[in-house]
Amino acid sequence: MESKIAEKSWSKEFEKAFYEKWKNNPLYAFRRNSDKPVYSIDTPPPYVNTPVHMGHAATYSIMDMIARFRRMMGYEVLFPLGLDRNGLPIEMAAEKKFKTKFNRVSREEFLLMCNKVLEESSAESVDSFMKLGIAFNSWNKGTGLGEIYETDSNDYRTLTQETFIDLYNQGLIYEDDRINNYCPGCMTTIADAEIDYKDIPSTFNDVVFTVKETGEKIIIGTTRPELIPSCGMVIFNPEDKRYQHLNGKTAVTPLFNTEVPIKAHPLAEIDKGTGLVMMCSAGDLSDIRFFREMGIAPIISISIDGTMNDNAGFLKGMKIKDAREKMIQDLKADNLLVKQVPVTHRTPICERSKHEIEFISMKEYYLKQVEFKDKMLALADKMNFYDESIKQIYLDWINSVSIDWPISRRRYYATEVPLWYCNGCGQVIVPPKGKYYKPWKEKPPVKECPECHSKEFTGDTRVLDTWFDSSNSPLYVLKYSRDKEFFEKNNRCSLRPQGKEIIRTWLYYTVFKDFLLTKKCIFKDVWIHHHIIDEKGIKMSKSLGNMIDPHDILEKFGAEPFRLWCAVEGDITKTDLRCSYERIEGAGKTLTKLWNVARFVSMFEDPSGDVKLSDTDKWVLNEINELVKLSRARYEKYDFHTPSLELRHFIWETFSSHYLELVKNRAYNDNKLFLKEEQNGALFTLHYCLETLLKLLAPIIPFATAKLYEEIKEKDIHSEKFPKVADNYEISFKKEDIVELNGAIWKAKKDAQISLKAPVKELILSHKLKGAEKDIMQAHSVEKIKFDDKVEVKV
RNA sequence: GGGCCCAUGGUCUAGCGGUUAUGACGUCACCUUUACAAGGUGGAUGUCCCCGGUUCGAAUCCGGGUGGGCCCACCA
Repeated sequence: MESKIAEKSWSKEFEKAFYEKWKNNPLYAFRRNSDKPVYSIDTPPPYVNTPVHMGHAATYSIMDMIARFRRMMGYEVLFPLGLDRNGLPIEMAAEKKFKTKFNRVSREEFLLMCNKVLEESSAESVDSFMKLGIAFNSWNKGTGLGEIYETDSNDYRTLTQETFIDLYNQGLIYEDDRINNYCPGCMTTIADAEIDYKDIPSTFNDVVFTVKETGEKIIIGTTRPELIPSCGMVIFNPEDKRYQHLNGKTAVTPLFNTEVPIKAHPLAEIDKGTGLVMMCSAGDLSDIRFFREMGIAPIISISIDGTMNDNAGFLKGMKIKDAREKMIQDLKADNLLVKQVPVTHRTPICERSKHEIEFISMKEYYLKQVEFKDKMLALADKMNFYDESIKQIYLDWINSVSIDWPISRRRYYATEVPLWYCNGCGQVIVPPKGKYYKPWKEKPPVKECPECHSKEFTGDTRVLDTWFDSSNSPLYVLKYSRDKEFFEKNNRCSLRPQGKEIIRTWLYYTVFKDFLLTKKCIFKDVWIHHHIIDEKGIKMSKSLGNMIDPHDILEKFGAEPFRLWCAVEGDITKTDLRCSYERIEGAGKTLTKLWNVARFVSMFEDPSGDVKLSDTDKWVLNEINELVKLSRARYEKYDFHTPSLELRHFIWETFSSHYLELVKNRAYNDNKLFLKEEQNGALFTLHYCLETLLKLLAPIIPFATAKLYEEIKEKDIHSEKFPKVADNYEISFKKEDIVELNGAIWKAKKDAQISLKAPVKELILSHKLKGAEKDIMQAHSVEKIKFDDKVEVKV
């Protein structure tokens, strides 16, 4: 007998024809006027100037499983691809490529360099997604529903500016002169979320201060002696017995001879250093909070370019590190430095450029967020977190928010702050919404100032934080303010899939900002993934040389073994997944098995005449029905792991080893030992199980299932409905009974060293299996059969 | 310093109050059995991290350790 399927196994070569077909498949396009319910996914826009890495490959594949499942469940699925092109990474790439700094060339020139970098970043990542079989709505760039969008497009930036204008007009954005995290490398203020910490070796210097009232010499330990001119207070712990007499007195700083109060404050720890701390208005965040608390005017001695300013007296003009050296030398010369101890100091550094953070005062725009903390906590309950345990990270972050969100940046390749200022009276000119504004080079939308009638204006030169852009992604994909009718019907996004590490940024800022704009919780479900790590459990990194490139995987094995591996290997919402070539290749064996199961089944026609099901048929139909039940329930909860393991087990064990072996003879029916309708029972069941199995697997392995379904049914499996749960048949035995019986027979023949085809002289088995008697006799060449309460095989 | 997560044969993993502790990869022996040698059958490999507790009974629940990871944090 000939199988419909000629090829002996699944090959990655089959994939190409499919992704080229899918590229323009209207099945995956988003139909705005469809009457199906909408399921919308706020796909994370990957950064364009780095190729797709293992984490992307795995998580987008799982997102695709989600999208494909929902599509089969009858939803109109909005699954667009976005491309992130804004912000620092592009600027840094441009700086590297053209060996310059953004502030060394004109803004105009620098933006051209950024564009150059972006042009060359090409469509590589888009191509990778296609090869992975991701069924995005569209592969064309555009502004329509479901089309590929770019975060630096005029349309996207227009929306970002619209949200700024709305929030500004609501009075939620204000400009304030405040101490900020400042990165001397990026030359811009950065948000708390952009700070990293690193242990940097430093020196603890014991410096001599004088008590003005008594002339007593007191010793203060500091790692930042150059900040002595910024010292605003000296503190000791209220419990510290050594210093009680200093309370209320005045300390005189060395070399600068400024007078500062001495007070007790719990911030000082008794055991640390000498127990006395000099509080400077530029040390780190704790100092800043302290100054705010105590209401002391900060003395800023570091300027924007990272050098000391007028307040630093004789240190003026020096770089911070030089100033520190100079201070140490001068203190030594005057015998004011009594001890130096090397320490490692946990230092705040810039997440991107790795420079040590300085704290300086600048004018910045802020979006009010502190006053919304309670609302944000309440809103968290409106979202379902997958996995639920991850919610804690989100709540912890909300609870820890202590200052408003600084949203302006002093960089170039980002969305401009859409404001002008009147040169006459300083009046802020807020433009109307609906256009992309570049105030640094454009004229304002008004001819003269409404206040003072001046005709001269200055455009704002700052840009917005990249998270201010990113936080409108669900609004953008749902066409908020672009397609009012659509957004009204779909004003919440079904799913935000994203990484665990950006909960405090992308997730928090999106929920927060979109709440301010829409008064709703923008997401219904949030799917948070952990990471792909190497086979030893270590983070993949270029420097360690343990990277696995998904392009290699695609080259070697194709998308399918990888996609199956993604599902089978573990639940990425609960734990990191360890990745190795070996295990991905191993996952591919299941594809071969599935392929051969399909080849076998397709040797037979799906019967059209009378069908009589034996208990064996009913049993396996119940088994597959349980899989339908499980898959539906778990896929619904974004769990592809549990069903994929069960499906794999079904393919290898339940279906192949047990059912198939039992009914082979009936399916062939060469000796006409079975009635036609009995044979049909096997054929029907074989086809039914295979088709159902393929449909259950279609979201996970879309290529192989499509190929097989096409061969067998001449239809596109991805247009099919997901199988429904049926009623189970009444039968008297369970899987365990079958497994036990077959195992016993195989073992008996093996022990007797006879062929599996050799006859069983006598078989004693449980009454329960009576309904499968004929299948069992034929499968194992049983000559005589008896029913009892035990299993016994005589060969 | 705080929070969260993890610890099961060589490696990875399931189980989450009663199992002869699941499966995968690897490994060993045997076998061409009309879908599949990218196969089949069978085997070996485990103080389920440690110490206590709850319980008739713990890999599973609780407490405390130890080791590892991630995130957060206000230290001079």
